[in-house]
Amino acid sequence: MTLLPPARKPRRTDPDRRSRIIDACLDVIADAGVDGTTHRRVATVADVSLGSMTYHFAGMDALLLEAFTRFAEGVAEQTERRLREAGTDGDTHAAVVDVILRGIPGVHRDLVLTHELYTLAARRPEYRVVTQTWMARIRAALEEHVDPVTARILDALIEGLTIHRALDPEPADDDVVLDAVQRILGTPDETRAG
Amino acid sequence: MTLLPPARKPRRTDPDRRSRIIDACLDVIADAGVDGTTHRRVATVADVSLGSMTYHFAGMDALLLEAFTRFAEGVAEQTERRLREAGTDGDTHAAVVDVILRGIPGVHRDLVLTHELYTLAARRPEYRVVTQTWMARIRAALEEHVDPVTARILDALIEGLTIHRALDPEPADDDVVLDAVQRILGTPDETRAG
Amino acid sequence: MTLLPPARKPRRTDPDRRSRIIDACLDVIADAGVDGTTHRRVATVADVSLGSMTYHFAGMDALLLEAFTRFAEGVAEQTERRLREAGTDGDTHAAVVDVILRGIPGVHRDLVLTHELYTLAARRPEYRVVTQTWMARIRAALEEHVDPVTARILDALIEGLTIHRALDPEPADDDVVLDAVQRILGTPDETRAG
Amino acid sequence: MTLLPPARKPRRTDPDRRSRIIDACLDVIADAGVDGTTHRRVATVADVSLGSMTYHFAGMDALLLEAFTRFAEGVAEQTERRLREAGTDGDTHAAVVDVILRGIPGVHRDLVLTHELYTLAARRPEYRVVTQTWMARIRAALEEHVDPVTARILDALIEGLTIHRALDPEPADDDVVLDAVQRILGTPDETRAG
DNA sequence: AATGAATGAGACTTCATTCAT
DNA sequence: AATGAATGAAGTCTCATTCAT
Repeated sequence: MTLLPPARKPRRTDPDRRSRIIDACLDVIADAGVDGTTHRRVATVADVSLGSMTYHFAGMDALLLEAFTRFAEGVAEQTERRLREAGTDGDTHAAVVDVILRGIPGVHRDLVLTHELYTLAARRPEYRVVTQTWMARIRAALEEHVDPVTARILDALIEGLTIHRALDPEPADDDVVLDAVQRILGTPDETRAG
Repeated sequence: MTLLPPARKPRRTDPDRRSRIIDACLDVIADAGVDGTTHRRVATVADVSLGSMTYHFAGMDALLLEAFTRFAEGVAEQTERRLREAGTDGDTHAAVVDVILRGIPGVHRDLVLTHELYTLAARRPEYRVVTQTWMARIRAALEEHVDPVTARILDALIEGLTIHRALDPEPADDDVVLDAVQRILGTPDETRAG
Repeated sequence: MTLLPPARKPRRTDPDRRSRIIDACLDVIADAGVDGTTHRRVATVADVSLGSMTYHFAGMDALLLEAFTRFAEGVAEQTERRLREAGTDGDTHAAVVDVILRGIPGVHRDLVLTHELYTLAARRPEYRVVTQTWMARIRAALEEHVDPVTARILDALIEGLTIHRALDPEPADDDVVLDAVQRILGTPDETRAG
Repeated sequence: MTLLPPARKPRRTDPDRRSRIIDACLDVIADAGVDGTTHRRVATVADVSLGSMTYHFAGMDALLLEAFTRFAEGVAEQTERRLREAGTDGDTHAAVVDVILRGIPGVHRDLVLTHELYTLAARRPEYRVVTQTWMARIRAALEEHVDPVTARILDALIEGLTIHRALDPEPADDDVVLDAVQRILGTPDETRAG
């Protein structure tokens, strides 16, 4: 009877190998960009053999697509939750402001991933499915509070402010964000329910 | 004795070779993405020898930086011009709407280039000076019509609507854009001059 | 559909590929100098694909270091053996003379390799550990016959005579070598045991 | 009448351009090795245009040969002078010891250049002319003090000790050097004049 | 199911050299 | 006599992918 552990190498049973690769892939993208994302690097981060990469995924593209899908779903869920929670008391203003101020790219990682995804989507339809689904979910969440046109406008505002706050060396004050939301929603009591 | 191929003679006089390379680089980025942009491809498009690439530019990074700088300057100029012209009659609404509707990524090429630039800027400070300069110019142009806070909000709205119109399979109607601008600027007669 | 060339199949089983590359590297250095030693050339001589080079070695430097280490070890072993064998009967004179006369660069290849190594060592500390280990072994072997100071002097003499015999169009007679050794060791019967 | 100097660029008259290139070449070799010595680098160090390089020298080889010739001549002269001066009082011991201890590669630059030259000479006859001339001059200088056989042995000793002192992390004491010289020359009063 | 050695394509870059000016 | 833009060859290295084990 051997007392040593199997030395960690062979790892016969490893059910979430595939899932771990996807997570590792997102980490690598955040670190090195889509274009610095290679099989080798992802395999290393996932602690998986090189051969596993092409065993589990048809190619880098397939992997990237799954990775970005997971990413977008995560962000969408989080946004939905915030809008739902902050909005239960009917305070749509606060909910939207919260999404913008503490939203997506508070974390640098998410900012980078978002842009990498947009860049891919701008060029390739496969990835546009991901962004469109994402957008649709956000809009649907907004439409539980406001009418469709307002939702569209708010959505665009969130997008623009988020990007600019991230790239801007002197990001907009919280006041500016609040002001913007008010101009679009009207004063709080005027808010229309979806 | 080796027989050399006819070998298109080196062009000794070619004053704007450097500039042509930059333009070619933008074309290649638009076509193949920053990450598909290789010396070889750019050289081919610019009709220049491979060796010329690193003769004129220290490396791909230096070239990309110059290319994106040129791109951003072009777009900024064009936006400034539109805002100035459309706004001479005091009609800020129309000017802004025009910028959004017929603006930057009316051309697909510009949409792609913009995202490629943002992605680079999200990760690397060198490129952030390009986006920051660009943003500053747009804002300054807007501030000739409206106050700084409004300029910021409008700028964000332009950004967001532009992106969404490009990624959206059913882009927002022109009406939505007009509506959005009105909410932010107030009804036309309330517009404050810069 | 592209027609691929017959493409000599990848050899899956080739256990001493790495070792073969190192040997090939030494051959190439001897032929073409460190500075003519390229991945391509070594790969060809080792009958290995170009990609194998950087798969097995982090870079040319890593390969060179291993190659020179192997070379120095080989030469040191051979010198040790000669000193040991020739010296079993207490005849240190004969042993040392033998090392010089039939020593290292009897083979031209070894002379060249030695100089290439020294040149590298003169400039770069990584390679100096190779020469230092080598020197230490020779000295230790000599110290089994003579005291440390004499060992040092003999070692220097061996070095100098070896180099000069190699570069000199009229190399020193065997007599001169014998004479030199005698001056340093004293007449045979005076030899001190280590 | 312009007060500004001609801006240092055109340099119409520059008589020792050629010589400056040779000196620069030696500096570059010392810095970067023969194999890091390129036209561009030498031109930069010599403050000379790239085109000048191939104008004045048929190729890198021709330049290297001239450079090493100049180097070897300089070192030989210096050694001759030391032997002559230190030896005027008949003290050959002191002269030789001085050459070894404060000799050639006291300066690191010279050590590196020497090895680069030896490496070239080991492989290529053109360069062997340079080393042979150098060796011949040293030997001739020694033969003004001692007989030819002793000169040969001393020469080898100088070579070996010099190299080992340079590559050795614990170089031989001055005492060891003195001891070695005495063993070869005999005690001072036994010294034979050439 | 999993591995990792092996491969060829292709990326970036540096270089010696040429030659119109 | 001197210049420097231009070039193609060649070097190092990285990569996605294959496939015997």
